[in-house]
Amino acid sequence: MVNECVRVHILDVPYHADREYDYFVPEYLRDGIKIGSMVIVPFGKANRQKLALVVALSDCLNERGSLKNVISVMNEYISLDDEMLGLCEFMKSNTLCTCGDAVKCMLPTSVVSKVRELYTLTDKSESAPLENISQLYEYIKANPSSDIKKIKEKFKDADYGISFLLKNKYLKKEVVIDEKDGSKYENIVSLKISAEDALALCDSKKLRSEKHKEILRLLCEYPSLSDKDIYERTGTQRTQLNALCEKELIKIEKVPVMRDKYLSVRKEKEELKLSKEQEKAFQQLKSLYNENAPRAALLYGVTGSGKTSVMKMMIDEVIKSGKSVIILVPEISLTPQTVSVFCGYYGDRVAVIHSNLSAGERFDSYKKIKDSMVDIVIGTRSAVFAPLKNLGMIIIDEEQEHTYKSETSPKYLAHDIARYRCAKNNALMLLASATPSLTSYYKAMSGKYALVKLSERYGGATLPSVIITDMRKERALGNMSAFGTKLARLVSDALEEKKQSILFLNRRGYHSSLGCQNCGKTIECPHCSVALTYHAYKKIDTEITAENAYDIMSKSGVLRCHYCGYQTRVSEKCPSCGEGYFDYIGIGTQKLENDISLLFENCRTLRMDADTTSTKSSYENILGSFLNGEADVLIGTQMVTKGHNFPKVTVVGVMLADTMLYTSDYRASERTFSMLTQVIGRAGRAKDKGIAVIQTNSPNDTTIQFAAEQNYDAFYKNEIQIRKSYLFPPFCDIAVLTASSESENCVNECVNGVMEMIKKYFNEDLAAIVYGPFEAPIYKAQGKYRKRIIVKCRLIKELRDIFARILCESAKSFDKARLSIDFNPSTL
DNA sequence: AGCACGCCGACT
DNA sequence: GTCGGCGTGCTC
Repeated sequence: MVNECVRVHILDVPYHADREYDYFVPEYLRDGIKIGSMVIVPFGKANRQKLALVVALSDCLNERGSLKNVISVMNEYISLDDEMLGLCEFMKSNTLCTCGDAVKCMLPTSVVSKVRELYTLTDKSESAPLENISQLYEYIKANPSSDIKKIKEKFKDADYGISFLLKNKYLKKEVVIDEKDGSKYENIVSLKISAEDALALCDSKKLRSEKHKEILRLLCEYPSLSDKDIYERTGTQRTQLNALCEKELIKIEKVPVMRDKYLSVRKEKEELKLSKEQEKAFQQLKSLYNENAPRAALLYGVTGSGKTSVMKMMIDEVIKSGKSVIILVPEISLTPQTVSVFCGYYGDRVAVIHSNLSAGERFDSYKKIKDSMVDIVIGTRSAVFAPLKNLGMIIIDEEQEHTYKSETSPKYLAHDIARYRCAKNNALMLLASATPSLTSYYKAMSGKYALVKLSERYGGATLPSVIITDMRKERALGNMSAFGTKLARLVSDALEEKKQSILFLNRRGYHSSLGCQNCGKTIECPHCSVALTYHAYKKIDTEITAENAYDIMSKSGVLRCHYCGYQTRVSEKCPSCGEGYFDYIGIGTQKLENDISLLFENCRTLRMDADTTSTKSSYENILGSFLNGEADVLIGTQMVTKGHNFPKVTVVGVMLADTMLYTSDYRASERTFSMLTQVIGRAGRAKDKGIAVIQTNSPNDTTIQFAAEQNYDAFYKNEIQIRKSYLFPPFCDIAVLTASSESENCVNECVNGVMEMIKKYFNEDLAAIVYGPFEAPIYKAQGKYRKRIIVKCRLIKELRDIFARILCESAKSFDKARLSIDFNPSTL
């Protein structure tokens, strides 16, 4: 007899308990079980019911007595095929995750908790088929669509009965995903009165509740927020909002969260005209694809060279050959144009996957993909797991973006998953970028990837001219403002000519920190070792002097922690020495916006950063109104740099290019170059020639100079040399082992213990260089201390196994600290 | 992660 | 002589 026993991985167990377990399969379940099925099994002394994945079937009569029974088998939809099963194994060794973590990537949402099994009788028979289950039969007859949980509450031994009825087709099973908390609606709160009135009300004595005042102030800063946002930021509850609503000070609107919004912009398919260079690139990729073997290519095209058109042609080609495509983008909300281009083009054969989908929507698209209703999936990192059959190509757009590396377990890199899937499917992995990651370009140069280049701008557009301003000189000449002379002039000129400008500043808030004039300490978050950022909720038009600083700043804003959300008021004197007043240090996007309105008359500004884009549609709203010419200057962080065409923008300013350059990360230069290239590319996308200004304190830095010349090849040659001589990726791998705990002692014990293990297990042949242990760059975050050990090495199988062992042993030995291991993390 | 087993001190 | 503290180790 076969299939008597199954070998499973229990999902939802800690790493050191994630191994294979054998279970006995009762005869009535044997038909439905196969490799890749999900089953429910009893586990542990308490026999808690756990979901498990079947990885092998076997015959093990001899062990029968000691095995527990499988309880039930999940619906066919919730099962993995061979490719996904293999991918689980791959991820387990590639990222040191549990089998359960890997499975969660492949199945829609928390299938584990939200799946409900409902049972209804078929019309096969009038009366109960067996004496001993007649009560169960009558119960289900009286209650169609019965929940399995309720049935089990009523009937102790329901499993056997249900299986019997199912097998003999008296009963049908239905699997649904609970929609109750899959938020389809959102409560959007906004002011019903003007911001001025609201602030006046806060300062007057009419409104006494501090909580109410806080909500109003928050709403002055952010015109519309979701109720959840408000609760989170102010620590208030529904009652406070209701009270304000009754006073007619605010309004709450129930807004549906948009489904399928990208499908609304459907476009007619137009014939693409490719330039000679594009045509050549397309032919190269096409012949690579037609080799019908695992292939990888890097499409490297300068900004504006029309990579998208080549990608579209390739997608057409793959679809024509009867295969399917996955397109990955860094972040859906940052790339609405890319997404809508493909959605509009291929209509309802496309599924969009991203993190804002509700549980129900996710399950819907999962089903659609599994049933081969779609042949193109476009989405963020997690879309690389889309269960498309017959995969022909996976595209990773803007492949250098760090969002392709997952920061939570499983800490996978989308490229690695794509590579695995392409290998299994004889498919093409296509990476695309204007500034490829050093690692990918190195692989292209060394022949691992085919390199396909686009070096001309499409339609003869020219690159903007770039000016570097030395801010040290400006300051020496007495200019203390954030604007160098040239940038101020250019923005002012653009204003007069009714053109638009974009200003990029990689720091949100108003002031980045408060420093004591007496003892020099900055105010830090009590839970994290970072400086608190000053956020204003109204315009500050008085000049700040030592005398009036406290008075004005305490009334106009609060201090916030960007890591844990902690919020507090500005105190008059330094809490640490009790003496000094504060210096307000560093300029953020808020202050920049504030200053512009003082500097340029009648200048309309829009600000785009994490604070103004907290609600779902706010991002598109800001971009939309800027595109419509409702503002002259767009100020923002990273997000203003992403793929958008603003025809009227002629001036782009990088307020301070150094902030990204001087971090401890070895990729600082790479990031800065990529960032600067993208910002510069925003200027002069139409007829008018654009000008970009890079303000910096280090004008002679090679990265900044190469970026100004828009010379990726020179940058690459320089940077790869540095990586080689200092031994950094792609010339080695980096493993970061981080211990964290609320107790400093436990963290120390853990890292020291791990160091011992490393000494014990590592041998000469591994050629590993171990650094540390030392404190993480942000030693304390959200109340936890973090220490780490960094290992430069080659991640061969043997070494991965050693790391896996260390992870297991440390979980057992140091239960009060948590160790996590990240291979080649996206940030150090 | 849970949960039981077991070895030790405090208390009826 | 018994109750309950949590350190240790296992989960098919």
